[in-house]
This record gives sequence, structure tokens and C-alpha cells, in this order.
Amino acid sequence: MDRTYIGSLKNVSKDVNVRLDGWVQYVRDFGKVVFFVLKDRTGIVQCYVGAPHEELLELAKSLSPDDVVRVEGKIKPRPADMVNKNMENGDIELEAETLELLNHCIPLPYDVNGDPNEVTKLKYRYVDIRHSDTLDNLRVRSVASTTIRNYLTKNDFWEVETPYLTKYTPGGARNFVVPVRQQPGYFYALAESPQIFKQILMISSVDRYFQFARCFRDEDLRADRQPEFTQVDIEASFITEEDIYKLIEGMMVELFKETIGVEIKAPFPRMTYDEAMEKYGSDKPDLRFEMIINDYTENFRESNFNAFKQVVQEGGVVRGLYWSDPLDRSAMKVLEQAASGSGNRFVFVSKSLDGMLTNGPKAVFQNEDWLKEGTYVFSAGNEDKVLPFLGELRLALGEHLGLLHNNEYEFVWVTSRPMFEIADDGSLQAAHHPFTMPDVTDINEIKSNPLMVRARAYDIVLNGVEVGGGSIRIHNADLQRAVFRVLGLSDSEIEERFGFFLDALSCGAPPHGGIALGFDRLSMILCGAESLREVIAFPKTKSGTCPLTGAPAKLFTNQSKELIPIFKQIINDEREGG
RNA sequence: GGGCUCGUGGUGUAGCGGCCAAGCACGCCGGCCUGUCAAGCCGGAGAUCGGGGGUCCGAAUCCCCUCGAGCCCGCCA
Repeated sequence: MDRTYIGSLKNVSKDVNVRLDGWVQYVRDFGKVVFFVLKDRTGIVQCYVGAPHEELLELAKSLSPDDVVRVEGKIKPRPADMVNKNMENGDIELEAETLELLNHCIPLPYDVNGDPNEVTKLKYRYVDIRHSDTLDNLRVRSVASTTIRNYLTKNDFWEVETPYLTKYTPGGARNFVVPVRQQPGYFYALAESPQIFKQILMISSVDRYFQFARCFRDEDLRADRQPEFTQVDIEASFITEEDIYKLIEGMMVELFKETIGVEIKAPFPRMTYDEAMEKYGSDKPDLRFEMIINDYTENFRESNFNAFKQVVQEGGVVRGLYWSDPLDRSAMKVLEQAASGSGNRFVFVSKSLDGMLTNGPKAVFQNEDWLKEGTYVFSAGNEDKVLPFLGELRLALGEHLGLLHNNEYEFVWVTSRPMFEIADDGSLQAAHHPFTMPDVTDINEIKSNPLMVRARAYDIVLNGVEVGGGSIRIHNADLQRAVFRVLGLSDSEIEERFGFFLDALSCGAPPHGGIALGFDRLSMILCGAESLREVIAFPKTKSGTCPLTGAPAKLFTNQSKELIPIFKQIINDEREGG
């Protein structure tokens, strides 16, 4: 008899014989009758073993949770007063006629109804997946990747793979390195991203490329960061920003519809980087709620609030948030917690309907007639500090006031980032990456005033999460060389690191651009998950270990022997000053 | 690299200087039970409290070191 998935039982007529394969969830043993709940990938259903089947009964009594079984029998409606309305398939049960134990399961290593720590769950990840939302997250993620593949293929993109074992490119994230046995002292780097390869594919006339690319970065991890992660990497030739926006907007519409059945609106709003910082205090604004940052600098220029007055007269700014509710004690706590440790300070004031100041330093605000009914939170100082600070307070308040809804999806394009920013040591570094096209026609402008140059780059932000970013690329070798020089690379360094790429740009590179979407983060939002780990089948812990396999591990002796010459060579190179 | 928190039977936790060679719940083992819903009832086994050192008459409990985990900052072109 063919197998039936439990999820399709609702379509099966009563008294029909079916075969179910799956895992035992619970066994309820009453001596002369046994119930057990069977689970497969698609759902659960109760199975009934009654008195007439003596042998079956003995076997059923001996079942343990997560035993793997095959049951055949008839689908029956439950007696009317035995229907369980709280249970999936609670109105039916399978009356078992045969029962086969396919594999016994030892007592599970932890209580699957409890909440064990992360490491225990990762160590027994198969149990965790079987018993948690992760199983369905993997399904949603699979639908997501299929939808994206179909969409891009339909739009004439080719899926092309690029190497994971590649060349170390300094300046970016730390790379994982792989020693090469055949060439002691030489190493591959695991690709941080397919950036250079995808540009070279454009030069190769592939024209439209995509890939689900695994990327590797040896940096410290966070709840939303893994050492290896997946990007939907996209690149196209002879295009502009508008083509990318349209392509991705169409993709998101399809993606949300196919995966979670949500209709999202396109086109998405756009905002410059400056506007995002000014209004939301963030380069990834959460547009699920309004509450923008306002400028109150002029209101305090001549106020009797001396602290703020002084800041303004010294050239600083006063910015603030306003909302129409009075400030309660819990909101106060939220603000204090968000501010603690940041070194930034804020002042708040509330005004009630009858014009009375009800909270905050009332004396200082007594004569400020422009205050409306509601609550203000102000911060004063340098714009560079005040805006991100208020951006954080805004999010904390949004969360506290219940304005961040999980079933709302607000996209925004953030554009026109500065091309360069100043690193800690005072040098210039690329804000996006050094292959981004600057928004100028004259190469000399890049040299004369780099900080004013804007990048033709764009980020796609969803609910305050950066889910992707890209740019129009430089396709001219001279311009690319000029940018490398601004970044402080010498001609010999440029040649050594990027010579091959400059050669490629010189050999018929078309204008091109692209984007990379963080597929794990997108999946996380689609699944409503709180951590990347919930949408990755085999994630690593904070310190980069895999409790399931025990990776990373020391080498076996024979492997170590092969590596000794490699490390000897490194030591020699060091001595020679290489 | 810096800051904070945690680590007690298989799992989750209580205990925070003597009343604890450690209590409870789930799980496990044995028994009873013909309609349960994470079934119920009766009985039983199982941890020297992450590891090491110290203080003290006495340490799961205090101190130091160490290992592991988590969160945040730095970092992630």
C-alpha cells in the first residue's frame, strides 16, 4: 500500500485504508486499549489500538516517544464526545490493523516540551528540528529559494557558480584561510562574497547572473550573524538603479505571496542616506511607525534652558521625538535603559490636555508655549551623535508603545550613501565597497574632495533590517585605479591584489551593477523567527562551534604531518621579511 | 580585544556558609487501568553541585584561576 502523508488525511474519506509512516509522539496506555500520536513532516494524528488485536496491543504498549513506525488501518471519525478540538486532526483517528516498529528510539536526550539551552538543542539538532518550528522554517525557506530561482530564471538570469576557494582580498572582513598542501606557504581564502567573480561574469558577457552563494567571514558572531551565510547574489549588465529596484520589487512581491501569502505593495519608497539619518537616526529605518526625529534647535536658541541654549550657541543641535501620549513610568524606564551606557543624555517633558506640564523638569519648560499636548524627548549635542541616539530611543519607544507589528512589512530603499568614510586611524575607507561607482563624472573630484562624493549604492531595508545592498559598479579601469589610490593603496599593492581585475576591466567591461540579498535574514523575517539559527539547518554557536559535530576540531596526526612544511614555510617567509 | 550574565541527576530548575552526601517537575524503570488528549494512580533508580586551587571547624553556597555558553560594544569593505 502506498504511503499517505498525515497532512492529507483531511481529504481522505472515512473507512478508507491508509498506510502512515512516522514518529511516535505520545503513548497513552490504558491496558486493554492504547492510543499513540503519530507525527510526520506534515502533521499529527491519533492512532487507536483496541482489544481485538492482542499482538498489536502488546507492541503498541511497548512504544516509546520518537520510535519510527509504520501503521496501516482505517481512518475513522472519533466518537462524538471524544473529539479533541484543540488538536490537529482531533476529529479523526486511525484504527490500527497492522503496526510495524521500523526503528526504536532511545529516551530523548532532553525534554522536548521544555526549554533546554541552545547548545543541548544544537548537539541533538535532529531532535530539535523534528520537535520545533525549525522544521516548518526549513519548508518556508525552501519555498523562498524556489520562488526566487523561478523569478530570476523567468527574467532571463542564469545561475552560475563561482569558487569558494579563492584569493585573499585584504581590506574587508577577516578571511578564513585554507592551507594548500601542494604549495607550502600558500593559502586559499574562503570567499567573503562572489563580488569580483560576478563582475568578471559581466565582463564575460553573461549579462544576467544570479547565485545562492555561501559567504564566509571570520568575524565575531552575533544573534543575527553566522560565520557562513547565504546571499542571493545578483548582477546584470547595461542597467541602472531603476532596473535593480524594479527587479527586486517584483521579486519581493512574488516571494511574500508564495511563501506566506502576504500581498506587499510595490514600488517601495526611497530615501537618501541623509534623509534616513535625519528623520530616523539610522541608515536602516524601520518604517512600520511614523514618529520621526524633529529639529528643535531654533526653539532652544533663546530659551531659558541654559544647558541646551549653550549647546545651540556653540553650534550644536537639539533634536527630539514627539508622541501624543503622556509619559508613563514604564516608558521612562525604557528610555533610561536605551540610553544607559551610550554616553548620551536626554530630557523629556509631557504636557497634558489642560496645558499643564506633568513630567520632566517643569520649571525649565514653563515658558515654552510651542509645546503641544503629549510627550517630547530631546537630546542636544553634535548631530553625528544625537541622531543615532534618538534613532535608538525611537526604536525602543516603538517597541514599548506596541508600534512594531510582526505582520507588517515595510520596505524602503536607502540610497546615496557617502562613497568614503573616515576610519578610526583617520584614513579613508570605502563605505560600501571599492567597486562602487561614484556619483561624479570627473575623476579629479574624487581626489580633491572624497568625503563629498556619493556612491551609486542602495540598500534595501525591511522593518529596520538591512536585507540587501548593492551598487552600480565601476567599469572603467582608470576610475577603479583612482578609487584604490584614494583608499591609500600604492600602485604596487593595487597591482598585486587587483591587477587581474583591472586587466579584466580593460578588456571590454560593460556598464553593470547588482545587489546581494541576505537570504538568511529574509527567511528569518518570512518565518517570524527571532534568530538566524531558527532558519539554518545546522547553525554554529556564538563562538563558531558546531555542537553536533564538534567542529572545529584538532587535526589527526597524519593531517598535521602534511601541514608541518606549510607552516615551516610561513615562518621562513616571516624571517625574510616577506 | 573590552563589559555584563549564566553553568546543580538525562532535561528544566530550587537551595546561595552548617537544617543538603542536595528538594521539585518532566523523562526513565516496574506495576495497575477499555477512550485518553503532554492520560491518571502506586512504587523505584538516578546528581558529591562545569574543572582546578584557596578561605573556613565546615563550601553547591565566599574568593582566585580556568573551561564552556549567552548578550552587548569593537569588528563584520
